[in-house]
Amino acid sequence: MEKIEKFNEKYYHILKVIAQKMGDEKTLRITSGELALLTGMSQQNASRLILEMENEGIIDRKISGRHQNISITESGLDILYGEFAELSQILGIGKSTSICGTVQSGLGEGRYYVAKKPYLIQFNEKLNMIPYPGTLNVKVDNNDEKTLRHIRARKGILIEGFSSDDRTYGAVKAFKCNIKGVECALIFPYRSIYRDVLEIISHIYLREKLNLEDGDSVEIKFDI
Amino acid sequence: MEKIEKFNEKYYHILKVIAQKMGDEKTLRITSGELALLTGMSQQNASRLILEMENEGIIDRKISGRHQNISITESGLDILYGEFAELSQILGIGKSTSICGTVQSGLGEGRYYVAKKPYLIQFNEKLNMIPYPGTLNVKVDNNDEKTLRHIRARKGILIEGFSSDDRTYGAVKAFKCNIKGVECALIFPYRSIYRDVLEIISHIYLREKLNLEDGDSVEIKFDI
DNA sequence: ATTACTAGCCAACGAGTAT
DNA sequence: TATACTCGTTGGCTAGTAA
Repeated sequence: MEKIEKFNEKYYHILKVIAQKMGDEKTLRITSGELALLTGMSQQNASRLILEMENEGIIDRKISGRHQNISITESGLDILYGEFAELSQILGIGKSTSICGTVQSGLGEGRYYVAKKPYLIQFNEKLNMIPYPGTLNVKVDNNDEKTLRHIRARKGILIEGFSSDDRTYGAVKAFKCNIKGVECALIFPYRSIYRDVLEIISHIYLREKLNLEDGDSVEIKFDI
Repeated sequence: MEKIEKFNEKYYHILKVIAQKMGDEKTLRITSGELALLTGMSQQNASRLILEMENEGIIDRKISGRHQNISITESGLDILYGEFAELSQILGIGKSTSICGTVQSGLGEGRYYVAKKPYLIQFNEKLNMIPYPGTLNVKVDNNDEKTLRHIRARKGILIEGFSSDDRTYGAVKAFKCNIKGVECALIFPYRSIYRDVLEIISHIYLREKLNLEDGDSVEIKFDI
């Protein structure tokens, strides 16, 4: 059932050019002819690729009159950050990095999920950690959003999902990390869109051990 | 005359897989069938691409009996590091980094080249620096070779080449950097193979200012 | 077993053009 | 001006098979 992520070669090049041209803006007003020039293809082909990418959910378009405003969707960003992460791994660059953020209160959901037995067994086996039943929620600083996207795009450690009587629990992606020297792990739902709030687990109660309160700044260090 | 570097889409995917499978080894013994499985293409196509990449100088092959040992050439590495650098720039990741190395004596060539007027004019305009006539040579630590390849692959600041009566002087690629807070610039011949000795220029005589002698360790910091 | 030649096919392309 | 449809062509693919 798990579909193998195929590197979307067809759209990769033009997507890269769009991202480059966008710079720090969120949308880009560009004609298919300009894109054709930038990519070295024909206007017709650029137009066709744009249509296809829109259908595939890689980009969004707002057409106003004869012009189009293009933005890149989360799915499109995943392609770019995924490729970057893959190259980082292959070339062995940027193995250690860190993300800064602010402690905040979660909704208490973390505690519920983390405590499920099938997850616990895997946390123990794959992370060598029996987590304290609860997660530390950290809102990522805006400056480190890009770093988070980079980490998210990496393979990480797969914690498999499972089904209980009533419902299914999705797969989780984990990354070992540390806060002020305390070993912990960042966990994401395996399939999810980008969120700027991290959930951190550890074998101990991080808030107490590190004396953390809502609003405190923390630096989460990764060695991947 | 300057050929536009075309992103070699055709070979990129299989090259990535080869690099991944190689890991830290220098060569890889692999059959076209295995490569086909890893890339999701037919054995015949993998074989054909390998032949083409060999002809293009992207990989080297040693055929022993029925087996082949593949290695990636400098030109092949340029494709991978180039792609990584491009994505880094587009996504705005890894803007600051550093390279460590050891000071060593150059051959005195640097002094000769750097002092040429057309270079000096551009150093002043583009780097805002009238360099001391000579270069600091730094042998890069093995650990930082990958970081150097990454920087090399970036666009940098182009110092154009020129012709004098007797010969031509090639284009130079420069990167602003600093050593212990002193502004300087790393310069490469624009077209050259990988070398692990850096040439650094600065407006002052770095050896004296920083009290450097052969064998001393230095950290060169980049903000790109 | 392996590499790699040949033939045939089709997805993706450029050109022309409608809108 | 633009975007994007249709059509003819072809580069790059798979399959079969020789070496």
